[in-house]
Amino acid sequence: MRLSDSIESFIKTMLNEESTEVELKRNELAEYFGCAPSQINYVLATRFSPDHGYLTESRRGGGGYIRIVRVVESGSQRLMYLVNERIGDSLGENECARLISQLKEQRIVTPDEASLMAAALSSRALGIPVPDSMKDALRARMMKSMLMTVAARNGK
Amino acid sequence: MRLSDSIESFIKTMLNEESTEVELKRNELAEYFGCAPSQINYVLATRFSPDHGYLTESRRGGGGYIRIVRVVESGSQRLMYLVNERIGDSLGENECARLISQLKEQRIVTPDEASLMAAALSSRALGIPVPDSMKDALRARMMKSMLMTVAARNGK
DNA sequence: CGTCATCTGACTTTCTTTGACCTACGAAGT
DNA sequence: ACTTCGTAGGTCAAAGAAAGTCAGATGACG
Repeated sequence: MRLSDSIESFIKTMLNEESTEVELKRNELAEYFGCAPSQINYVLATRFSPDHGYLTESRRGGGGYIRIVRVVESGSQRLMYLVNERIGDSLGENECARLISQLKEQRIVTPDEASLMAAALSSRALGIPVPDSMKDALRARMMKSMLMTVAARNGK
Repeated sequence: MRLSDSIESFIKTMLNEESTEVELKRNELAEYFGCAPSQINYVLATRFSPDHGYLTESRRGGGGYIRIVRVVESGSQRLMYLVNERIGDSLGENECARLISQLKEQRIVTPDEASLMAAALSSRALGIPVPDSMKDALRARMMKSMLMTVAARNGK
């Protein structure tokens, strides 16, 4: 098992129990997992970014800390943000996958819908026939189109 | 016996025992068969493609893996028919819409899923960025990809 | 022999982990 | 107040670990 994954799930467990907010000591955590402290930053950057639905703040010096907050947003807020701001006219594959899995975690779409979306937008699906430069543009349009559909459904 | 065939049946055995899903390490498998790692990709591409009823996903880097999911029972002809014969490698917009509404009628997908699919495949989503000749090819691939996903869900 | 399927190896891309160095904060001394 | 020092977190680049790609070699089979 990947170290990063262990750290990720460790933090998520804390977030589930103590709900919506955790505070931790970077060095202690690194010590606990027997890794470099900067590893913690890596995990935060790759798994607790705003795209993943989290905010982090921290403080250095004596008594320093890192605080992680799980953002709670209504479904339609999130969808509007994604459609109008977050997704411009280009959306990379990994970014796309991340957004979809976050929508799933926040229960804005069902797991089945999430896999359907992922299937439609996977590079395998967009695969051969489209020149590379266009894939991201295409993904952005399709993603927005699907999100609007979800929004319409949720609205009615 | 051909190497590819050995690898193929090795994987299929795993899929029969541990049922419907395997995770493997490309390098280990290549080591085991004493071949180049890229040989594994060849086998995946030629024998475990979606057209054959399988989905694959993978991850690079430390702790990377390849996961193969068997989606279609070798008996289930209906879906393979859709995937291989009916759709082929080109799917026009009207035909596509017809197909989706059929799937809905037959309760293979929910109404919500149907609209999601329609949204992804609408000409508006595929709109400007893609040269006309490619749209149908694209639709075909996306449709198949989504169908496979639906099949994966219905199978379990 | 010609063609299609199979194999290989060199090169690329992506993800993870570590370590060296940097910056900020607080408290203790002057 | 001002300096200094110890404690924490931040940054970044380089090394490491897998998997992906693709052109060309090799082989099987009509």
